[in-house]
Amino acid sequence: MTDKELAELMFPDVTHDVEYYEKLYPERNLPEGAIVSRFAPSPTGFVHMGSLRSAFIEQKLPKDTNGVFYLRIEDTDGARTVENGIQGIIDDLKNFDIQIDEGMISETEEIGAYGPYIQSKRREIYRTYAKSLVERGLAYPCFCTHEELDETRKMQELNKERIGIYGSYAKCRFLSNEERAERIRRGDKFIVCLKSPGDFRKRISYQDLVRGKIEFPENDMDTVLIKSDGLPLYHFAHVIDDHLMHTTHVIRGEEWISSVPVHLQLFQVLGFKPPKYAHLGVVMKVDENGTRRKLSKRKDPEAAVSYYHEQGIPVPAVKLYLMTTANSNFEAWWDQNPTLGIDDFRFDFKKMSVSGTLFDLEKLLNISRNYISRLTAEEVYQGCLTWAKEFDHEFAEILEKYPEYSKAIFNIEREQKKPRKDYESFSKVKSQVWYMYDEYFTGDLTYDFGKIQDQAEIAKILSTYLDKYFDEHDDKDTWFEKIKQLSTELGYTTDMKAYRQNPDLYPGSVADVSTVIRVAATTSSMTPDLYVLLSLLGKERIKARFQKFM
RNA sequence: GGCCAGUUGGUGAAGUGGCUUAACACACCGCCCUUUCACGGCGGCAUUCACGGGUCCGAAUCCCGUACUGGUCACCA
Repeated sequence: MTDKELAELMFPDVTHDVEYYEKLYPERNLPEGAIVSRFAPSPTGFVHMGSLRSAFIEQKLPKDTNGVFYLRIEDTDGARTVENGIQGIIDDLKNFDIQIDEGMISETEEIGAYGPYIQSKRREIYRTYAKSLVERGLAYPCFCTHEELDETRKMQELNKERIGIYGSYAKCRFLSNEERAERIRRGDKFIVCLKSPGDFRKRISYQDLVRGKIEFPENDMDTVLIKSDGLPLYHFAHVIDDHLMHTTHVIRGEEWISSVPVHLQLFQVLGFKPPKYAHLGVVMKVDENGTRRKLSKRKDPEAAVSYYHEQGIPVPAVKLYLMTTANSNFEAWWDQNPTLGIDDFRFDFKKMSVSGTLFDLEKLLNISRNYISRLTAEEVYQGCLTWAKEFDHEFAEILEKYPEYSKAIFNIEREQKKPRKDYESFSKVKSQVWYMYDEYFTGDLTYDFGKIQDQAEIAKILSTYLDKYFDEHDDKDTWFEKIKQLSTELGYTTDMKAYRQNPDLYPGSVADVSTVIRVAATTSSMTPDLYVLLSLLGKERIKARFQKFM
């Protein structure tokens, strides 16, 4: 029996041939140097920070080179896919403003000419190529059961041999086509394995875009191509898909490095040109015991990209952070080109760290704080409102009720060379500005007046200020002059230098008087510029708030 | 255990044989500025690049070995 006849027997469902698909998915018509890359997740739940980081880099390269970025869903393992998993991925990408040129755009729809972009719908394609390998004697059916395979593994372990299906351990490799045909006709279950042409004693090498030259022994394992459910294993699907979709750059986690010899061999056996590979270090985290480990979906809330959405950390800030972890020279560049953005920066694999990056939430928040400080008050308002509409309806209502007042609050100490960095995220804004809204300034409020604790004294300061010195039309200098006069009148010094040197000589200073006014107006001793604050609050509100102590 | 990779301060890192008495950023600590908090300014924070050996006039940078860390060795991706 010929290999061709065997192939027919193994794949009665295959109707097309390899040429059909090669014609169906012609070379892409792209400019010189254009990069085609893809994000290829399994629909196993939400997108992980590490995956988002890859997706970000994967879309950055085509963007830099007028290439193509596409989304491919790898769902060949039915056991792992979850309900609405695809939509979850699409939503996460959308939330992070990562746009795809081709691929899945909903659970069932897709765009682009190189689809289907979901592997479960590409079954016949994989099987066509598997069939062609059988026809050429480069693959064969294997009838071994899990139990048999476990047996050989145990034996190999016992003998301290390399584990796997190779050489004489590839039992089904040595069956005759007649035996194979008979077992298939008998209805025996089978998988399709590669008849590996590799020699473990020979070495191969490839150039990894982030790690440089890597050398391995050649692959000599008869890896599984098609599982007994008829669907391909990752290795086979990767090679077929990235060839047919004309991917130029495969960017993925470092857990794939050791599969490169298999993949290269598959490309070779199929006569395909392999893509360039870039293997990214994993994103790590230091846990409670001080040891490093992979950022975990289960244990670390910050691993879920939805976390940043919920926290109201602006998407560009997260991207900025990812960029700093991806290219070490980015931060300096961004510092020198403050008006430019990530899109103007050219990503370079050479500037990428090889070892696993430690995820630093502190650093991310710092970047976010800087980012928000560069926004206009209008943008902060919009950002807050968008966030609040989803996560804090009460605050959203208030923001919508007082748009101009709110923007004025967000504008405090903003339009200056070095703006205040009060907000690390939109979810934290309320905790900084709540006291500006009467809606929140009710109930049991706690005040700490600092040095001056005496209730009568506080009342005296507040009433004197209101009666003699408060005028909402004063400019800042006049206002502060009056605060000084008030302090002097009540026996507090305005000479801060002298006061700092000998605090015991005075009952207090203008700083303490200011604190009383500040705390009475806001409850907080840590606020932005008091003059602006009072101007915004306005006479009526100030009076009402002071009344409590008078 | 085999194979592959990594190891520069609290963190991310720059660094590819002399320009390094190891950049920069975050964090931390001091001081200054200051009506509070921030912001900002100045300064501190690795005599040393996991360890041991070698090559060289000269090594964080090249070579060898050891240790440690991570990845992988599924009909999972």
